[in-house]
Amino acid sequence: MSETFFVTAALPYANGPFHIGHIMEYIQADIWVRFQRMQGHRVHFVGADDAHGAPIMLKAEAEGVSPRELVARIAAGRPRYLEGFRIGFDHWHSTDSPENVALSQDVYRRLKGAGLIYSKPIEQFYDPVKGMFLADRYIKGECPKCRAKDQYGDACEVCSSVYSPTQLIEPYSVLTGARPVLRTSDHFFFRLSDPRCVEFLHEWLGQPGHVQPQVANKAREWLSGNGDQALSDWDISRDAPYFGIPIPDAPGKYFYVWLDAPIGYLASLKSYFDSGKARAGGEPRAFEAFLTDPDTRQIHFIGKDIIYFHTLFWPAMLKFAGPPYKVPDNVHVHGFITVSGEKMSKSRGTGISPLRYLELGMNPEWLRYYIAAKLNANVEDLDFNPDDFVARVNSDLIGKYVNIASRAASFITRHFQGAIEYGPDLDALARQAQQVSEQVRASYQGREFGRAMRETMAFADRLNQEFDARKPWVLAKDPARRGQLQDSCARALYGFKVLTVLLAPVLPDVAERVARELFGLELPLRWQDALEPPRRVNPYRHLMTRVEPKQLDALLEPPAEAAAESAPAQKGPAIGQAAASAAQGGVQAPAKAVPPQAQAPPALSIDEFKKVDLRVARIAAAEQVAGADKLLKLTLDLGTETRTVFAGIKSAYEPATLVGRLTVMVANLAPRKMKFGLSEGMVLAASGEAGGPYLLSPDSGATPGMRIS
RNA sequence: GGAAAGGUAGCUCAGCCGGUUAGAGCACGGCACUCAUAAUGCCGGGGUCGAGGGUUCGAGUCCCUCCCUUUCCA
Repeated sequence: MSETFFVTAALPYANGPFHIGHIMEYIQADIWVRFQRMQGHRVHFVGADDAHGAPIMLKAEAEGVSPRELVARIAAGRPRYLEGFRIGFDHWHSTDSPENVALSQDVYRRLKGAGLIYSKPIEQFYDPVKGMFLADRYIKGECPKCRAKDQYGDACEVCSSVYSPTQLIEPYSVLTGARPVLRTSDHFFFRLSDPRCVEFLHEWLGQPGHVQPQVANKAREWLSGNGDQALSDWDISRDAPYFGIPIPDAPGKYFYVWLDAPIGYLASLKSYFDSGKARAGGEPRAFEAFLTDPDTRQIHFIGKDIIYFHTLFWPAMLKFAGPPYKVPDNVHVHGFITVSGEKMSKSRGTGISPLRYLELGMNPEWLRYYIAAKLNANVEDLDFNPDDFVARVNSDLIGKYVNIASRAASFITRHFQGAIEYGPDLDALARQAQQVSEQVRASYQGREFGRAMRETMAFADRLNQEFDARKPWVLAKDPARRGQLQDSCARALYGFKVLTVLLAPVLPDVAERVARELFGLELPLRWQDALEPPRRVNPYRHLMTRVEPKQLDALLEPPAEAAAESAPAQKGPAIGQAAASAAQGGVQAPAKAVPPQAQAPPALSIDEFKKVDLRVARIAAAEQVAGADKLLKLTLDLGTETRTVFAGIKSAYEPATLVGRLTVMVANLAPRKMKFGLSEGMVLAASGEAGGPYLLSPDSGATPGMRIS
């Protein structure tokens, strides 16, 4: 029977363009949505820009535009990505919209009515020059524990200790450099610790299917914390100046962006309904009627970094705001995307640029397939590996899938004018198709896309095997075996049609072309169409080209100016944050993508090489060097001793990201006195035209002090 | 520091509630084939399943300890 879904993906923070993490999430959600539609379910899939908050306000100010202008500019760039990657949102809206103002204020009033809102004065740092209160990230100073300089107001990136900004030594405002002063202001709080909330959340989390088990565990941990881990109430207000939604009856107070951001899901849905788009799409009801229907299933796709907001605040807010608001039926959490196993370094840009991918003319369905092939229902990170990408796409999609149509259709066209006729034992194949189709359906349903792709490709393997065994190219030479020839090709094409349906959620364009051009079918393909054997085939036209490794090289080449531009784009604490950190994946190109252009140095003997004492070292500490523009000061642990080394890698590495990792050092390099101190060795790093430096790392298993030979 | 997830062939990953000689794809070697934008098929080499203990008739699969990776701690 047909079901009705309301599906969202996390709202991207509107201070910058989409990155690969956003795209990955949207592809996951989009595949799932397309799959559900093929099952005959009705799905409303909406998104929106997360537009409010201090980071956007300040970025706009820095650019000399209004926040709305900034957000509008970013929003204008969205369609290119969404269309480019075939992400079929039904509607795209903004949290900076009348709908969101109305809904946010309504939710607030209802929560207040339920006794879950209170206010109390809090003391906070205030920038007297700028005239505004400072969030933790806008305050820096010395870490009270390890005295590292220039640490943010919430935690030290060097020693990982957590503290409050008031504990910083020599605090200063990041905005103006001024010394902040303490000021008191009334803030509004959502009483998350209220027994009603806690009880409800325990119950909600306990019902299977709402969230993945690991996510429920995490949420329960927060819910049941004790001591300083205890569940605290949620500060939902910010003082003017703030780009956000005014709190009713509280002049000068605005909702914290994280309050109105998820409500933006509903604002987008409302706008979608009010604009008539939903009606045009066959949904006769109005927004409220739709939402209050107990059979409407509300489903959110998010990244693992915003679990807290979506499994505690959000359900609780909705629950106690009451109808027409409904508690989410599912929150599906995914991991991050890394590139070649490297997580993103914020100082280095955002890994693979989705825009560049499109600009290079790379096929969006390659990426959709690759991501699908590596996704499962767990909260696990997914690695984008360039070599793997090329191999996977070329071998699976071209070599296996598309190839079946290519090799079978030509015979049918040449010898039978496109007519497909089957021999007597079609039933066995049909049963096989039925079986595979059911398996794959279950995998999609459970968001085990990787499994779905494996099962699909296993079927493609079988089709290729059978085709080989029947040797149609031999049959074609014998007029007496025309029937066998036609049957063999017919079976392959039937199988190809099955494959096409199974892949349709992932490859919408190819599926459409196969249906329309190759088989001359009515659109759109539905799941049950898989089992209907095709009767005609048009002359084959190539469906998909291979990935050129060169394209990957170009994609991964560090875009100098782009990195420079995106580096300072510190994200706000908004929904899009999810995907913001999901941006994982440095711009590091694989070693082989960097042609060793340097002239080859003269040969040296093994004995000469042995003079160099290379050792595995652990970076015990890394810090900025005051006054040096290229150097970082590293403390290296060699197991038996520690060394201080000044390394010229400041341009590429944030000190905090280095601490703890293993690298390689020259241990017997003569110590060198430098302006900043004595350097007792050097670390090894690669660099070339494609950028750098890239620090070397040993494989796991190596321990500090090991000799490298 | 606390917690979570993970560590299986060169690479990317499957391995459900413990059960016969640990799998796939890619890569690699050999062979076959030539219909297909060199695609496809067959055969093969390759893993002490992070390490060490333990439970068990039997453990990649359960328990403990340790190491490593990643992440979260609003």
